[in-house]
Order: sequence, then C-alpha cells, then structure tokens
Amino acid sequence: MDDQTRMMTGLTGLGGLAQADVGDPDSVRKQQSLGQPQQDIGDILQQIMAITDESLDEAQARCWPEESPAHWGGSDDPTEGGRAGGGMAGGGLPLNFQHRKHALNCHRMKPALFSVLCEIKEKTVLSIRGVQEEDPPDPQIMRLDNMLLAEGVSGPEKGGGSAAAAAAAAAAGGSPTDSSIEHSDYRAKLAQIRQIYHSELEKYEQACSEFTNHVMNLLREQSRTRPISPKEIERMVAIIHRKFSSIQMQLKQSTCEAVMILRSRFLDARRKRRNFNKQATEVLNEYFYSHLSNPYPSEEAKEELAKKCGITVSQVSNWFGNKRIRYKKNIGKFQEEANLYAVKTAVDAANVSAQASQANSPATPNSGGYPAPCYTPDGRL
DNA sequence: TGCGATGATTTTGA
DNA sequence: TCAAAATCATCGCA
Repeated sequence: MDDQTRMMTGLTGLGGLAQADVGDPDSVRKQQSLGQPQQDIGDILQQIMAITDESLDEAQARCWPEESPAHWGGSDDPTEGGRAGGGMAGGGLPLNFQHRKHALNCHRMKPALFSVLCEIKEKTVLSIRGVQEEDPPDPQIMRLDNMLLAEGVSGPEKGGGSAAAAAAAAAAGGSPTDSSIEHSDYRAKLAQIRQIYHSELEKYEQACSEFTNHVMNLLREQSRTRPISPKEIERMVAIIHRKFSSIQMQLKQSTCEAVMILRSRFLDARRKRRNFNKQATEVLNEYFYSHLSNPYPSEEAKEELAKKCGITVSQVSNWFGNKRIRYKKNIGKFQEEANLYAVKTAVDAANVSAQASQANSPATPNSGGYPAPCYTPDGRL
C-alpha cells in the first residue's frame, strides 16, 4: 500500500469513527448528506489542528487518561514517565473534546496516520537539516589526541614521557642521582596529569552517557504524542555528542598545556650545567692536544672518552666542538696548556716505549691541521 | 658582584 | 648530516 492510499484509508476510517463516537450532529448530517471522503478528511484534519494548539504537557496529560489503553504501539507499563499525568483526565476541558481525542488516540488507523506524519517530517525537515551533519573528524582534536598519545597521557601507560625525561636527564650530564631525581620528578608529575585527565574524561563520558539516555528516553516517550522518528532521535544524540566533544576538547587542550609547561620546565633544567670534573677535563684535553692535527675523535673514540670521563657521547662532541673553535680563536691563550699536555703525552709515551722497548712510538701525531704548540724536548716552553 | 670560563643550544653553511 | 660559528646560561673565583 502506498502512502497516499494508506493515508486516505486511514483518514476515511478515522472520520467514520469520529462521527459515530463524538455524536456531533453537524458531522452526522454532513456524512449523511454528502457521504464524501474529502469531507471526512477535512473534519479529521480540523480535529488534528485543534490538538496541535495545545501545549505538549496538556496533550500528554490528556492523551493518557486513566482508562486509556496503549494504542500507540508503546509499552503498557503504567509506571512510565510520560503518563504521569494520566489521572488528570479532562483537566477542565469540554467532555466531548476529550472524547474526540480519546477516539483519535484509540482508533486502529492512528498508527498508520502517525507513521505517515513521521515520513513527511523526515522527508522535509530532516532532509534539509541533515545535509551538513556528517562532520569529518576535527583536525584540532586529532592533533591534541596525537600529542597526548605521544606524551603518554592518553592511551596505554608506557615509557612515553618518561623516556623523554630519561633522555633529557642523560643530556643534563649531572650525577646519576640528580638525573634519577629529575627523572622520577618528571614521571610523577606526568602521572598526576594523566590521572587527572582520565578521571575528568571518565566524568565527561559518564555525564554524556547519562544525558544522552535521558534525552533518548524523553524523545521516545514524546514520540508517542508527536511524530519523532528514530532518525531524529539519532540526530539529537549526535548533537549531544558534539556538544560534549567540545567540552572534551577543552579538557584535552588544558591537559596539553599542562604537559607543555611541565616539559618546558624540565627542558629548562637541562641548561643547568655543571663543569666536568678535573679528571674528565684532563682526559679530554689529553686527547685533544695529542690529536691536534686532527682533533675529530671517531665515534668509537668518543664512546671511550665518554666512558672514561663519565659523561655522554654528545657531551664529548660538544666539548670537542667548543674546544676546536676556542682553540682556533685564541691559539696564544691555549699555547701554555697545549705545551703542558704535549709534554705529558711525550713523557707517557716515553714511559710506554721504555717498558715495551719500542723506541719509535710517535708521541704527538701532529702534522698539519691545527697549529701545534712550541716546546723544548725537556718540557720547557 | 662582575667577569672570564665553560657546557649547551641554535643557526648557518657546505 | 656534520662541523663551524654564534649565542645563551650558568659556574666559580677574585
């Protein structure tokens, strides 16, 4: 059966019942004299229009009088909220009006008429509004999500931020105790942020779920008295979710800010340097001046130096970078130091050669590159 | 407290 | 990508 046929049939049937039940003399006369379906439709539409003039509360209160059976295809449970006002049947309105509405509600074709109204509504209102509803995922939310994931705030608990903390602590070059203190401090603060974030997120999700359920129940209840399609309920749920996701975005944004502040504080701490101890400086200087022709230690040499000095490879690189540029800038100033280390290296080499009976071991492999210092064989300048 | 020394970071260029 | 150069920020001493 197509919509039009169904509507016509429904309206005709409804009209007949309305006339019979209501006992309206005019309607009876009209039916008797005209006997036309169009007249019935006009009557029934007038009755429906009269209903739409009421407020929703009035309608609900009067649509479910005490004796009213569940003819709208809904639940028979009398405890349901929408019928709370059932005892108010009548509400001071003319009795024939109440009877007419009751007749409408109880009529067997009411569901058919109702479904037609739903369809019309869906085709008109929803199709217009629904055009822009399929939003692509918000890029800002995606960025925030990615950042929170990378920092180890969202997602499964992992090394995340602590790995960054460890790297930064290692680069700080402080004593192992200092690093571990900084590391654990960073981790503790990050864990705190993580905990607050998850607890707030849980609250939002719970509130969203509760509110969505509440609205859905309300709409389902109202769908008994006005045409609300499941699609419309879905749309409303989507609107609620959008509203709540904007709140979530604020939470994510402030969490990101907190992480950035924590991170910047931690990274600032990296700038707090400590001078290398005397032994470490000596080892580095020894290498530098004994390789003055080519003061570029290989990766292996850097690792070995780092191990000897108790610093990181990158610190060794920094040291050599600084040393090269400062030596080059002011050779005169470093001359004395260079001579000192050259003598030291020569003495060490001599000792080694004496012990190993290898007289030809080169003490200073300098040839070209950075200018070598001047010194006498006895160690004096 | 000022200043030179020094380790770290950033910028620039090959 | 690496090294040079510039710059920053802190240390440590007089």
